Amino acid sequence: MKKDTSAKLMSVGLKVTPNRLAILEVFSSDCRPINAEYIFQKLQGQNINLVTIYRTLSTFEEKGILRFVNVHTDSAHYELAEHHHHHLICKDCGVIEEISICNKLLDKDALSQSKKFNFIESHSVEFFGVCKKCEA
Amino acid sequence: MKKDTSAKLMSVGLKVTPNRLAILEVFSSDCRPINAEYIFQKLQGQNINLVTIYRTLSTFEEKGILRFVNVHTDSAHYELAEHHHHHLICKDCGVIEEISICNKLLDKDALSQSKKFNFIESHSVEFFGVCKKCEA
DNA sequence: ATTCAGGTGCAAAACATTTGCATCTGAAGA
DNA sequence: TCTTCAGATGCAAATGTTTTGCACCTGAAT
Repeated sequence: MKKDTSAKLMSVGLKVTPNRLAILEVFSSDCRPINAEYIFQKLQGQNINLVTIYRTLSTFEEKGILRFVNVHTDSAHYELAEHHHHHLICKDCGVIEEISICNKLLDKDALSQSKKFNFIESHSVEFFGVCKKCEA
Repeated sequence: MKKDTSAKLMSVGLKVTPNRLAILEVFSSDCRPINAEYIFQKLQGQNINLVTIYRTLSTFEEKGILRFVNVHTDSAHYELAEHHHHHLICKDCGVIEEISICNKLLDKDALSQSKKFNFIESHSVEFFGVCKKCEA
């Protein structure tokens, strides 16, 4: 729904623009960690600049719409913050499998050991291995 | 002990060189995630090339001596694989606090949900927030 | 002492990401 | 509906990290 995405933007004080809606749409239709270049490819033909994508990703992350995901590669990957799950990543081919062991207790445990932090905003849990295909 | 580090290199089939020993020493004396540039600074005066550091980090990671750490910044950070702990990272100033909630059960949980992997080699658990200093 | 795969330095390239600046546009107010 | 302007965007260029090609060097096995 375009209404949902517009509302999401306005609720964090961002202007609703075609570029932003398009980028959010890519994230909605493709729910796995993606990078700027991928979005750029997907939006070829609708006249959007790669720089704008970088700026938008960064803005969205600040506003809590997107979450940075460590896929252990060259480029920065993001996914919708509302899709809170973790990833199993193949060191060989880079395939990503999503799992949902999200454990709120983790944050609590971590915080209880911390001396320098009062609260935790987010966490990132990624597993690395070699997938069955690459293993063969 | 230089013997330990030499042995570590040989055990994974790498030649023992002054550069590699020096790099390992930096990691031993400074046990937190560091990047190539930092090592380069530390080893100023002993005639080591930045390129060599990049190559060495990459080699060490492949061999399981180092582990890549997602500190959510520009450059790639690593730490000794044997130092297995996790990190609380400040989104503002980048300060890193180490914690030790390492939980082997995590791997088990993750694997039990996976269809594409037979085993997990390593995991990465990082927490993000704003530290007390930056909060003030 | 010889040999050679693997390690290193140097220069240059490749790549992801950021920045400066001019222009445009969403949306708030008249 | 029209005006206004902070914020959004495009373009070109810069920045910073990491990689690569190539010639030379060196550890360690024989």
